[in-house]
Amino acid sequence: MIFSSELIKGTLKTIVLKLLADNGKMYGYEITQRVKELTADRIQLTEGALYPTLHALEQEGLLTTQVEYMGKRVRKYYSLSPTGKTRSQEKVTEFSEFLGTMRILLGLDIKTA
Amino acid sequence: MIFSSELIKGTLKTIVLKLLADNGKMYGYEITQRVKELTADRIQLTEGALYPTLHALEQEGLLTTQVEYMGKRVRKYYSLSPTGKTRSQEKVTEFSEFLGTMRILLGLDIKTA
DNA sequence: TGCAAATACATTGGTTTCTTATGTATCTTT
DNA sequence: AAAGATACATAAGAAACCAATGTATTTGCA
Repeated sequence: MIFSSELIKGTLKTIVLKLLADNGKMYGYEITQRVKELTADRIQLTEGALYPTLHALEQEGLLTTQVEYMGKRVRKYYSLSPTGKTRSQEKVTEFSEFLGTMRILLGLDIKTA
Repeated sequence: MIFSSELIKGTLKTIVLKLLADNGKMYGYEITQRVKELTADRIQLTEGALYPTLHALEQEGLLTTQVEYMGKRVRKYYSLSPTGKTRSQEKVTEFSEFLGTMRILLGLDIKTA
């Protein structure tokens, strides 16, 4: 089952920042594949959503880029700036608290699985 | 701390449907207050978001309405239709699974608090 | 008693964020 | 040689929400 896209709204930046915090540097396509893999295909990032988001995060000063060539094909690696590292933690914390609040609101049990 | 509005995006319908499932019938203003109360002020629904959503859910056939007068002031009560009851459960289940997925993705521990 | 705040509905204009579609190009597998 | 995967990017439009505004009644308090 793929999650309805409205649920994912607002979480994309958080996901990207967290993945970069864990992996040091990643390129766009890699991010889409990693998310697919980690979520068992339930979240599929589209390129039309991801690339503008990466550009926006770079504009905000949270990401730095580094271009590498694999043969003739270009790869644009993204890494967290110092500000980005801080923001990544803040975003994850905020989301975590949001989950707790939503659990209360929706009366969800905590499943240890 | 008030959650950044982008997080709440996509959850509004789920919240509304669940509250109505729990409480039978509620009116708009009551919903905003109940959410404020249940979330310790961390989620504050704006009227500009809530009313269009209620109207949309009604158009979708998930809600039925019933107008009552308190003195001269009107109150519009919303209740779940049979379809709405089913949808409410589906939405809550979907969100619950979404939480699990996000927990994996963001590496969040399960806190029993 | 008069005024502010709370209650209660609603709409409009604008922004953000995502989707769908399209475009370019290279590399791999069959 | 063609299809599919890899890899970037943008543009047009839709969806969902926010901020602001509007109307009107009721309550609390000074």
